[in-house]
Amino acid sequence: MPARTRTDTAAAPIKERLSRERIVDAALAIMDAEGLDAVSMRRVAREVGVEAMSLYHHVRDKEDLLDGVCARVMRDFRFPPEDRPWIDVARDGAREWRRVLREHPNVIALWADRQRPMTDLEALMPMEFALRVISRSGMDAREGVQVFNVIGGFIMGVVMMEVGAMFSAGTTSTMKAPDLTAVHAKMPDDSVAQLLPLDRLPCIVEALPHLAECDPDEQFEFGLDLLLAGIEARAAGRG
Amino acid sequence: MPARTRTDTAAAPIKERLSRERIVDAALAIMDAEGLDAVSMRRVAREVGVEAMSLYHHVRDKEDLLDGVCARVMRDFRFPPEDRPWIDVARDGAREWRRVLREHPNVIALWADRQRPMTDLEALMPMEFALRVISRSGMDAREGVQVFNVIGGFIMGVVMMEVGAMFSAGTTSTMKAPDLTAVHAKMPDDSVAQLLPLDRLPCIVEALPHLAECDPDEQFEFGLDLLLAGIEARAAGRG
DNA sequence: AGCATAGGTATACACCGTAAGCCTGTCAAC
DNA sequence: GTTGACAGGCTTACGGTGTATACCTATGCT
Repeated sequence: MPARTRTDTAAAPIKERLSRERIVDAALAIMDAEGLDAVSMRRVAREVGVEAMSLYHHVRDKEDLLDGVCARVMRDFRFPPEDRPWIDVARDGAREWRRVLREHPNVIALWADRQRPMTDLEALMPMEFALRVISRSGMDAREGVQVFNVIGGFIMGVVMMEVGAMFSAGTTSTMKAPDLTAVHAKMPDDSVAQLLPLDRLPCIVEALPHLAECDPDEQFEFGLDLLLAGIEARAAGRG
Repeated sequence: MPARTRTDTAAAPIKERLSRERIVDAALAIMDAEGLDAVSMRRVAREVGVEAMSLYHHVRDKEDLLDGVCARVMRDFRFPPEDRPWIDVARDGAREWRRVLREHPNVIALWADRQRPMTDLEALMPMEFALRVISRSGMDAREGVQVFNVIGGFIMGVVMMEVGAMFSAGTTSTMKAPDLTAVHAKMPDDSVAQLLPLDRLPCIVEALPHLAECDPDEQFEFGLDLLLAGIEARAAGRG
């Protein structure tokens, strides 16, 4: 008889013990699959086969659960090898960060409306990595922070535009003129008065096909090149 | 007797007629003052002196109301004069966009989790403006869209970092080592096991003061300069 | 005068986060 | 063994949310 570890007195396919990790994983899965709104305590509980209140033995409250989700996402960051020129490491780090964000696009919305800093060690490691790489360029800590914020903001914003399509990419791209006007007929009474006059938006109309088709990878590399080239030039001036 | 326009038969300080505009304005005011979560139908209704269900005579649903808030924010955009070199117009346009976003910082979170394109004419005018300015650089529509996305993403992301402080700026800056460890003591049981070991985060520790103090304006201009310089160089190659 | 309708209200339902309390299985100390 | 603490499930309940449905009334047109 093996040394009994926990609950095997009933010797059945007992459902695995609940844990913070299982809960966070379930929440992340729901968020990735169905969006942020779908993540409710009851929904997560159902997913792990338990009642909602049981979760509170493992997370302080929903905030804490979402903190866990953020940290969990950061843990997906795969650190590029650092035994290379700093600029190459920086470029790969930026790409990796973008990869992680695109894999869990809703985490951006999560950050955006919770607006609170990370406090988990593992979640802070990618930031530590970034600051370390930047410091190798010869910049001092103050400049390094600026560069970190500029590049970090760039990545976040570009990914947000990629996945969010807030500026009429995506869905709008499939609109012909009549569809565009139809979309605006929200309230029945102004559907006549407020047609979207496409002749007042000539540049958007001209850009429409490209808004949909443009290659996000190419776009990202384009912007990243501009930033890194400028930063390297400035750093070279120092060193 | 002046021609009666509407309801003045009772000749009292009658509460002004409800309208979509009044509702949207109230919602925006609440969002700016108390955050996105505070914007509920009942709360907005109370603010305009009405019951919640009355709002539905003027907005289709909450989604529609939030669409209105987004459009309302875009209408704050003050178009810079365009009779100048395109790069100057672009720079001022970027600054103005940042100003609007900082004035209503929660709109970023709104975009981030609704992830749907704008369909309101007035809300699209700033985008039309941006594409028009960029086109003056001589780039074709395809490149113009890339530049728009890169600069737009940059602005959005940087402002998001400024207001969000998701990477331990702001609050973390005031933490000394003991405080940082205290923060992580979420669950009572792991407070001993998981102290945040600051010696594993040397670059963050070194950066801490600068994370708080760094001038966001300077930082923004720094990144914007890099992008615009690179873009101008590329555009000059074309033209 | 009569009547349609715009625009307010009241009620109700399903879902949300979570406080409070209960119940049971496990384990350490005696 | 027996006992007591307690970790970790469950149940119930409360006040919030968005909104469907129905109702009411004052306005304005015919």
